[in-house]
Amino acid sequence: MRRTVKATGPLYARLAQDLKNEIQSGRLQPGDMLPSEAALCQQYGVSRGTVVRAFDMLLREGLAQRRQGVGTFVARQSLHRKPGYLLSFTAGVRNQGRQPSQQFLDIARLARRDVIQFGCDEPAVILERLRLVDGIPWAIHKHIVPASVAAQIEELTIQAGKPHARLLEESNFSLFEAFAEAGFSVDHADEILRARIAGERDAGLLQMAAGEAVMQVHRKSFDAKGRLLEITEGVYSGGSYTYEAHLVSSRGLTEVLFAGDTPRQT
Amino acid sequence: MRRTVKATGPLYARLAQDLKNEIQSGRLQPGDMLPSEAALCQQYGVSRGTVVRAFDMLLREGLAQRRQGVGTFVARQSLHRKPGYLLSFTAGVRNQGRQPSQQFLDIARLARRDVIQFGCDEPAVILERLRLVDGIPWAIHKHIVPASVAAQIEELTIQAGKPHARLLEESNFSLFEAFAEAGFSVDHADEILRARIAGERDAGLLQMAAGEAVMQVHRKSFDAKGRLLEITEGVYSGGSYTYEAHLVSSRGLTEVLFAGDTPRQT
DNA sequence: CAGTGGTCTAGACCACTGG
DNA sequence: CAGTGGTCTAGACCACTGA
Repeated sequence: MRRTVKATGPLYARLAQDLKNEIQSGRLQPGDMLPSEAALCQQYGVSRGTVVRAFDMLLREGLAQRRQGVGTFVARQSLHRKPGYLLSFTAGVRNQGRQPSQQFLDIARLARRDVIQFGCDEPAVILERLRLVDGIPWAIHKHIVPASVAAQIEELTIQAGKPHARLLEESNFSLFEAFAEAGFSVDHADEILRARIAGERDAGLLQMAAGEAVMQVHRKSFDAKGRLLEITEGVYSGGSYTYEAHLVSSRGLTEVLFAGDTPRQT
Repeated sequence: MRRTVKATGPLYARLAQDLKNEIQSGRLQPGDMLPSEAALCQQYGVSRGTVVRAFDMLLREGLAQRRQGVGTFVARQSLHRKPGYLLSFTAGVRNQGRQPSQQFLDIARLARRDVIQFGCDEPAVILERLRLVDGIPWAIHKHIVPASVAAQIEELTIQAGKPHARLLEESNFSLFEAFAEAGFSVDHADEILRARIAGERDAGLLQMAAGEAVMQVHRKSFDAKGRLLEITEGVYSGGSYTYEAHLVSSRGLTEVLFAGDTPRQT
């Protein structure tokens, strides 16, 4: 009975992680058949239902495809398949083998009346950063974090009207990691994408001509109890950002889907 | 043992559909608790695993949220939750209580060399339509359908250089329905979104000013065997189209997501 | 505490695929 | 035909929540 490296979490998740490692390391190539359910049941000493749930995770991430009567295969084009981007710009960019950095633009407190329009019903902290990839301006990120949440994150505190020192120094402060360290975990999020014309400020920061198109991404993240954790507004130059989604029709009906977002070089 | 209207497909899908009907009809309001797993097991005479799978479908569509120790609840903001849009513009618009229509723009045969760049390795038929909502131009849809697939769909045949009559007459021809009738079923699709500036032709058709932003959606659909069924390119005015995604973190790890796309009035 | 969902098992029967 | 995935059952134990 083989056991896995990661000793935490549900069995199906560990099994899925093992398989993901096989794929992402290249030991399993696109088009290769994954071990059959029966084989994995034996190897891991688990029941078939557990293996099926693990495969379901891979399916929903677009890493695998199943064909009844044939087998489960590593999906083609398994590149750029890291979802959850806005929250972990840092990790996402690193995963593509490129170098993320950032420039601090602004941090401020906002009164309740200024954020209530966003669905945030308490005062909040707003943080604005320019995100760069390999030194090239890539996106402008505005994060609105409710005061009660921001209070738990040292970097988001404002002392005597001045931003926290680490925020200015660290070129790789990750809000996502800060959330995790403070014990906040994102349960679900809503995202809305729009195309619009770059304003002068956007264009200047992103080093593009005013009048070009940008993609605007608006995101609200919640924890398991439905408490708002943060609102992020991202602005990306239209040419350098694409949103890529992989849609899978559920076996039952026609709809259920999966999507991952990822910026790419054009 | 209560039975459901729809007598086809897996049990969990029928159960999920029943619950969806309860929600979409308004009999269950956002925030309401759904029946517990135990209750549904009894009502429908199914095992718990089946109920769990049905709930999973609702979760992935963003229609419900579960909280351990508490219950399963109808999600807030369960509006605009119809995914799979590009394929069924017609149905999607109707679901929002508005009136879809279309204007035929063009249909033509393309040689293999003209479509191979799109990943289609045989001659294809290209169909171009202007889609309208309540009579207002909404999108330009270009569909590239491989010849072997198009041959099975009467409306996509070209006789003596002329489009099929029904294509010109029917203001609600649905490519999605035609696929289904011809026995083609979409298994998965990839979608890429970009922001760009409207060209003159785009702007004219969509009745917007040249130089405004548009959202360009590129989509490739495949059947279960990985055969390319169609490529769709959609162009939407930036103001009137938004792409809305609902992301759900999987219970196991941090990533797995769900997304639905939906156009909205701005 | 009772009730909820989260996970897991060890079977079962079926539908589909390919040789 | 043997092997695959698709579905389903009838249990089990646990973790979490709220009263």
